Amino acid sequence: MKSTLDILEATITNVMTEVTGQKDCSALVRPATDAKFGDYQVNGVMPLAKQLKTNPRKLAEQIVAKLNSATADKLSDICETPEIAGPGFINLRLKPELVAANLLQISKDAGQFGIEKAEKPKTIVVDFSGPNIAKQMHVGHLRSTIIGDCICRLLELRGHKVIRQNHIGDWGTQFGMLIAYLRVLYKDKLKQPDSVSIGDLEQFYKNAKHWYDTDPTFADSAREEVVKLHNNDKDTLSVWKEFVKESRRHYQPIYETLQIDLIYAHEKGESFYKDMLPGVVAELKKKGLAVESEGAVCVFPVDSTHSTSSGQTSSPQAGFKDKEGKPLPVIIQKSDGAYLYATTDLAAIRYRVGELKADEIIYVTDARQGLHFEMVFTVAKMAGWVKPETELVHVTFGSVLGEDGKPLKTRSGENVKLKELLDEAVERARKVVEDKNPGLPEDEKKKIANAVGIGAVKYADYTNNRTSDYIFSFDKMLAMEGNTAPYMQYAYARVRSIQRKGRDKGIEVDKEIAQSQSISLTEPSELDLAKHLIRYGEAVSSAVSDYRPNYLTAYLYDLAQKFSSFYNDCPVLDASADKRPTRLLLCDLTAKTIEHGLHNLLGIEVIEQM
RNA sequence: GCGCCCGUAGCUCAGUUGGAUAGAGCAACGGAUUUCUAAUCCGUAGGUCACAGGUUCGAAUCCUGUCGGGCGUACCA
Repeated sequence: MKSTLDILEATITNVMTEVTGQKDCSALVRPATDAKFGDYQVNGVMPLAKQLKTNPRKLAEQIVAKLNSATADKLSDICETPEIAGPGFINLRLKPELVAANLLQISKDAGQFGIEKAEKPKTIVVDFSGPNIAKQMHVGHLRSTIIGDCICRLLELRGHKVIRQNHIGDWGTQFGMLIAYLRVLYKDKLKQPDSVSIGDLEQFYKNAKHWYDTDPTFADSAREEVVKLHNNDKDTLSVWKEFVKESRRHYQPIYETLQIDLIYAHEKGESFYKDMLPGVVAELKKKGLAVESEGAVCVFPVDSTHSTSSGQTSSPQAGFKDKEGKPLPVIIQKSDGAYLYATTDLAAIRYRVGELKADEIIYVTDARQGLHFEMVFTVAKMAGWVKPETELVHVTFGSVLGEDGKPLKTRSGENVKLKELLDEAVERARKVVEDKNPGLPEDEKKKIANAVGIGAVKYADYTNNRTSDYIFSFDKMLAMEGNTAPYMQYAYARVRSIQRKGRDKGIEVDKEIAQSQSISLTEPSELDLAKHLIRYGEAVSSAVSDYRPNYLTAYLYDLAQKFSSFYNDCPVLDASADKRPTRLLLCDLTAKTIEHGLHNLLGIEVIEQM
């Protein structure tokens, strides 16, 4: 089912082309900026008039005349007579009958809410989360993990084939440090690696890192260990395996807590590509792209986007520069022979395009890796490892900041552990539940606290524009007022409560909804809610097309607010017989939409009772 | 130095290829409760969209410059 917005866009664009003969024009239909302008506004007439050097209002009149004529009969099924306003806007108001019909249609479109599937489903690899082995997940992993998960769910809803990839950091220099450290100080641990806990690993790693940074001799031995690991040294490898296992025991439960759809099968960490690395280097050398520089094997990418735009002849070194203005390389093999993350990322691109048949690869990592990916993407293109139509997308996000506006850290300056952060959220939510609803049974309280606490953390993140940094505040995210998880969950609980009460009173809620053939939207808040309900697909579209979950949360918050207004204005169970089925339907669809958005797309629990 | 991102109400943030009078929430103030859960709703007030130019019918949005902040910038990821 096409969204109303898409139909309007197509219909009006066609008419604009008919009227002017311009092929590349666009109606630019957008939601109205103010309810008094109707439901949608056409913004595309003014730019078109400019292009044709004609009066925009006059052009709008011609277009509206055509829209009102018999040939454009589709539009009169959807909207009231279009109105011209301001410098050349065309305002559109949906007919209540259209709203009613859509509402019925959506309520029968189980699970899909009238959301259209992609015309050409693609195979899309989404690379997200990527925790480091031997370190606990910290707040820095939160955004990649949950934003990546949401992007996957959105794409799946649109009918794409999504391949989730957890590119865990299990093969880097840090292992060299760790093992070199244990070799000197904790030989016994190396003999019994399965006895080492994640906490131990982290402490060892921290000590090793400090040592590495301050003692060149130790740094050398660490690098030797990396080489041994990379050469598949048996003993080193078996120790490594146990450490990876222990780390997995740590992060898998966190995924479950966060309702992230990542399992062992999605895990293709750095080590997965280890045997492909020599081939990557060899092929880049063979193609003449990789050269030796200062002892390392390097590719100097030529940034095509920078060199072709201005029309000037590009210098051979156009693109990436270092501090001194010299060409900046992608180092694919260090002077000691070890490989780097750029090498692994290149191998991964090859694998994803070649083996997984990816049409698009999405990387969900923080913005600081922007240059890295820009360069790696350029090298992959130079090497011909991606097709021209293959899309490589770096979906970036900002940092999580503390109340002081600086990156969130503990008092002692360490990264905040994700587990501890989530535990605290649940604990605080628990206090709120205790405060608001002390009479609930224990297990119910526990369930609610969990849903609210975890939901609050996720929702707060989703609701911020992913590209900007945001300030993490338990108080704000757990507030019942405003655009928060508890507010959304409460709105849901209230709808469900109506339905429960109805059944208690002997009203056959489901039957009444199923049998309602016609809908009467008479109250303003009914119509307002109904109009919003039929626009869920638009919200999903805008969220998925720009990979921005905050468009979805904004929609859901609007929905909850509109429902609350409706709830205040319109009795449901005590409504007259001609109104009740419509109102029950509005409630039902509100509940289902909130549940779908919150639970299915954002992975946040809804609660029947709060 | 160069590159990328950012600067919007007292605070936290939205703002969809440039569109109408820049929007929410919190905090403040004023109303609504014999309740289908008030963890709610309705209203009032609050702005030189960092600053200065430019592009045009129209700029928070695009361009140039300035100031302020963050991040990145050859063997970490």
